[in-house]
Amino acid sequence: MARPDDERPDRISEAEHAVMEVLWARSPQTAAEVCAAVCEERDWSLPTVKTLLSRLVAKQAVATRPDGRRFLYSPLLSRADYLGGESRRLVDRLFGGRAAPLFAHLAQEEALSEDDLAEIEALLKELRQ
Amino acid sequence: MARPDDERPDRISEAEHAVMEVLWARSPQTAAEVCAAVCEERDWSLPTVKTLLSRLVAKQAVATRPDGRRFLYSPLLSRADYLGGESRRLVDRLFGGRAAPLFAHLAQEEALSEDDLAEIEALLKELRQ
DNA sequence: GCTTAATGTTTACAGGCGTAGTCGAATTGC
DNA sequence: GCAATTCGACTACGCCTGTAAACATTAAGC
Repeated sequence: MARPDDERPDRISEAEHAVMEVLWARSPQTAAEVCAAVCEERDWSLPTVKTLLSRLVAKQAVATRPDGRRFLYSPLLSRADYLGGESRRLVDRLFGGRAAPLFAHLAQEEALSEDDLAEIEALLKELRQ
Repeated sequence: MARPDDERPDRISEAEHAVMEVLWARSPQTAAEVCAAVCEERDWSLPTVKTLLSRLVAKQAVATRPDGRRFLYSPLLSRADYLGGESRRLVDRLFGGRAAPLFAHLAQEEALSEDDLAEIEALLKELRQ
């Protein structure tokens, strides 16, 4: 029996996430393009970026399509899914799955801008009706 | 503000966090007590727990006080500081430091219970006045 | 047809993490 | 006093991650 696409979260590391961000911003891209884009923030060599891409492909977070002699990379995992998963992981692990305490902590740290408050208020109103 | 240099966050790993939780719940405790408590969730051997405690001491997240032949361990890092730091890290890394998108994601995932909403609403009201 | 430049694959290596065994000193029971 | 127990410290080891070099292959240019 095949274990088809069984439960395989296969965590994406922080460095890998940086690569995903540039693919989410635009895709598909070649390895060289990804490298150029990602190097605006982190100073990585091309081999490093290629390693990260390979690992992402192995984790099935990125798909490759051959384009002549090279590959074009595009994200398989959506940004929304990634963000959702990570957020939930944090909330589960640290706050027993409840978002309110998280919110309280952010508020306490003054990590909430006036805009944030307004936006959240608006979201709340929407959810409430 | 007498906090000149020596600002070294020194990330606490997930396994270490489990140990911190039992120390936050009650302290001080001996290594054996910590092990008993933590083993209700994760099935670790005593040496494993001791290693984690040592690493936490090295990271200055836990303090030791000798008690006869053994040590009593207590948290140095407060739970609030830890949660605050982790939350902020996530928000910074994934949502450009803005809490509203995080909130939106949690809402979308239906990770917000009715109680959460009520609590957050109350917090908002408090922050707003 | 060769050399070269581009590109993916393999291999490497240090540091952190999860997990745990062993060692040596201190303590307690007899 | 001496053996058994109890601790913390040291050591170990495999996996993952960050970072990158070396290698292989292939398309392109001369």
